[in-house]
Parts: sequence; structure tokens; C-alpha cells
Amino acid sequence: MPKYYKQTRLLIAVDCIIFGFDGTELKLLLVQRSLEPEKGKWSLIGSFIRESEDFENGAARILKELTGLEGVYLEQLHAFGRPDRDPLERTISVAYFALIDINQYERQINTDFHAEWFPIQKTPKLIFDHDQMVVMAKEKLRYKAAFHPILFELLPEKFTLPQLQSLYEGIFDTEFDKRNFSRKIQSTKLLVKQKDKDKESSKKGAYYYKLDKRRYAAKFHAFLNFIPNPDNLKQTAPHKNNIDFENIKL
Amino acid sequence: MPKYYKQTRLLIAVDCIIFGFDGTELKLLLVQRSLEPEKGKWSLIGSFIRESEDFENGAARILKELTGLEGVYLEQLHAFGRPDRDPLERTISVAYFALIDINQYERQINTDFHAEWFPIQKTPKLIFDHDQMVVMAKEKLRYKAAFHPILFELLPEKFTLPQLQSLYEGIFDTEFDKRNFSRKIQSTKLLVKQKDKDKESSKKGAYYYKLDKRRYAAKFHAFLNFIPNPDNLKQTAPHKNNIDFENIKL
DNA sequence: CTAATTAATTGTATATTTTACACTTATTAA
DNA sequence: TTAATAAGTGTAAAATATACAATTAATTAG
Repeated sequence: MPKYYKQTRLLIAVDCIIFGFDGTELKLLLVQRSLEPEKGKWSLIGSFIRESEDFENGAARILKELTGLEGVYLEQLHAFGRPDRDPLERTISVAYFALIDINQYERQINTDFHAEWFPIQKTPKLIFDHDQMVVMAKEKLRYKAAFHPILFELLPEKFTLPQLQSLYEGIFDTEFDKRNFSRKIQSTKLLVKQKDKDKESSKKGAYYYKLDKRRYAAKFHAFLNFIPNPDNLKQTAPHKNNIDFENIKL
Repeated sequence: MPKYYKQTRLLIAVDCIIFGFDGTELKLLLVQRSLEPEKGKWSLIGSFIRESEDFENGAARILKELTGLEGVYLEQLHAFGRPDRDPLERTISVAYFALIDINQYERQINTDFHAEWFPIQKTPKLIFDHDQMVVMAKEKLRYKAAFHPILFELLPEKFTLPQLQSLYEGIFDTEFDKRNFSRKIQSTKLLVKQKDKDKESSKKGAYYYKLDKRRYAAKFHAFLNFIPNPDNLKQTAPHKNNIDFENIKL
């Protein structure tokens, strides 16, 4: 069987930026690296790609191993290939981001990874170019969330409007008027009001909602314009390939 | 020097989806593959990545070799890694898309690639998963063009509003009202009206415009909402990871 | 038992943006 | 001079986004 001669072959890894929401705060799941170099340092979870494994399969496998979860939302972020990104040997990393409901996360499944949830604003310094990956993933999440109903992937089956709003506010680092937010969300017709209330966080209690699964599947790629008033969004420092929310009025 | 033992190393290629606009039509630059397998078949331009080469460098190098152009708009599209995508040997492809003004393209530079421009709707069948790459690139171009002033990368320094409109109409496969289109484009304040006219395509002649480079650089990432009336856009067949323009009113 | 507290819920008036729609103008060719 | 062609331009109606505050349900404290 003929091959491509004289070409360089490189290591390929998949790294996962795992976002989680616990009902209050957006978090990132990090692990302590188990092999040299940088052993013991905080890192994204990753793995070399196997012989007959797709990137998606690899990412899903990693997630399963680490969190015990299957069927998690996964999307390719970017391929990172700077020759010196791993000082030991050149390694290509195909980064995926994942969205999970932290309450579904099974704490016990894999303790050998030394995994820990960090509030998104309080992540430690990561190895290699993983900080850059996280920055890009946060931008992409914001970007997608501004137009598509992607944040529901972070929520449990039943959730309240105040919970949903605080998720949006956390991700966009701003505050929305609750009347307008409610109206906008409801206008998508993606939510089905339940009969029961969540009495945890208030005396009055907030009605639970569920996703209308049919509509959700149908509208996932639609443009829903979730984010009012981009002027109020705080700017992130622009960098190469950055996506941010500048105001169009100069 | 220690290495990562017992891990698979794979071939890495960069493939470029090169979009070009000639003032009338959106086109794709394809080459006839020069090596086995599939020698002689139509293909995206690509190359194995070199020892100390970044993906961006690799993509820019390929573009330079093929078109003679430097400083071309380039953006990573997606990494493709299906184990059997190249039947000869597993090869990862990191796909980039490029936008160029066909009039800048220097026809003579590289005849050994057997390169040819194809109208975007009339491309031949391509090798491997290159058709899938093209589909994804078209979707991403539409997506970005809907919100960001990216299509100017396809135009010469001086262009007319009718030219710009026909570019947008071509990419979105629809028609816009010229009064509304003009108002919307002008409201971005990205254009500077010139004193001279293009008399090629009409008796009256159409005023040339240039980009306001400062504003263009500043607003490149802003959301400008270029596309009115998404209802009128024809649907593309949805597929995995698809981005399309569904109407949000169910 | 009543009052105070807390957070959820709901409506309206105004401003802004988007949309639909058609005539006038400049130029050339007949 | 007239006809033909495509460029350029304005306005009214509709839809959407925004700003803004009172009421409600339940619990807790007095």
C-alpha cells in the first residue's frame, strides 16, 4: 500500500473546554495534568487522538471518562497548531467546547483526574496555550448565545426565568430588565410553563419552565436575537480573531 | 529529550476554500490534484503542513504559491479528521477560507496547479470530503456576512453600490430592495463616496465608493445586521453543524 | 393576627428600526 | 427628440426595542 513519503507526521490531541452552570454561576472544569511536562499544573482535559477515532468521538470519550456524562453538547472550537505550543514535541490540538448542567455531573466517576470546577472569572493559569483556548471559547459562547438558544444546554430540564436570566447576565457580564427579558424569551415560544414552582430562592416562588423540545430542535439554528442593548455590554479586550460586541454607533 | 511514547502521529494538511468575486459572480478557485490518489480530479488547493509552520503560515504560503497574492483575508474554518477521509493514509485537514478580489488575481503566476475559477453554483465534484468543506465554508461566509462587513474583502478598492448589492444578493441567493439596501449600507458609515463614476454597466453611471479604512478596521467585529428580511432567504438543506437562516416565526 | 419583607410577575407608552413601495434623473443610442 | 436603461432617492406604516413601576404571593418578624 502506497503512502505519502517524506511528510512530517504529528501528534494530534483533543482538548475540551467544559462549561458548566450550577444554577448560580458559570464554571469551567479543569484537571491537574498527570504527565510531564507541566505535571501537576492546571489544564484543560485532553487526550491524544486514537488510531481510528474521529475528533468528535475523542472529545465525547474524554467527556465520558471525566464526567460520566454522555450526549453532552459538543462543538468544535478551533484547531491550534503553533509549532512550539507543547515544548516537548509538536502537537496539534483540536479544541472542543462542551456545555453541561453541573447538577448532572457525577462527582464520583473519575477522581483520578483531579478535576475541579472553577468560577469562570477565577480560573488559575493554565498550561501551554490553554488560556488562549478558554478566551476563544468564552467569546464563541457569547457569540452563539447572542443569537441561538444554546444556553439551555447548561440548564436542567426544569428551570425558572430568574435562573435563565441570571445565566444570560453571567455570560454577558451585564444586567437585563426582567420585563423585557421575559418578553423576549417568551416570544421565542421555546418555553413551556409548568404548574409547579421553585421555592428555593424566594418566598413567592418562581414557576418552572421546560423547553419545548420540538421547537427547540427546529429553532436551534435560528437567529433569535437574545441580547438587547449591546451598548451595555462590557468590552472584552480585542485580540486577533476576536469576536466581540462593539456598538455599531461610532 | 523525552517524548510522548506510543502515540499515533498523523499527517496534517491545510486546505483552502478560496472565494473570489469578479464583479458579477461569486466563484471558487479549484485545482486539479497532482498526486495519487485521485490524481487529475478537482480539489481544493492544499498542502501538508511543514515542520515549523503554523496553520496560518501554511495557508498563506499555499495562497501565495497559487495566486501570487499576499495579505489575503484568511480564516480558519474547521478541522476535518475522519479516519478514512483520505483513503491512502489518515490525514487531518485544517481548512481555511480565503476571500479575494478576482481582478487582483494574477493569472500567470502558477500554471502548474491547473487552477480554475468555477461559479459557486457550478462546481465539479471534489475529492475526499472537500465538497463538505465547501458547503461549510459557504454557510460560514453567509453567516459572517450577515453581521460583519466581511464581503468587502472580495471587492476592489473602488466599487459601486449596485456591485456591492449584487455581491450580497449572490451570496444570499435572494434580492434586496435597493433603497433599503443603500440606506442600510450607508448607515454603517463605512463607505466614502468618490467623485468619479463607473460607466461600464449603465448609461447613467454609478458612483464609486471606497471603504473608510479606519472605521472598517474598528467595526470589523461589530454586529451590523446587513441582512434584512431573513424570511426571504432560501433555505439550505440543514445538516449536522449547519448554520442556516431559519425564520424565527413558527 | 398583622405588618413587613422579599422576589416574582405583569403592562404601557415612546423611540427606533424595518419594511414596503415608485418616481425622477443622467446618459446614451436610435 | 425621443426612447431606453439603470442609478439614485423619500415617506408612511408596521414591527420591534426600550424605558420604566406597581401588584402579587408567600414567608417571617413583631
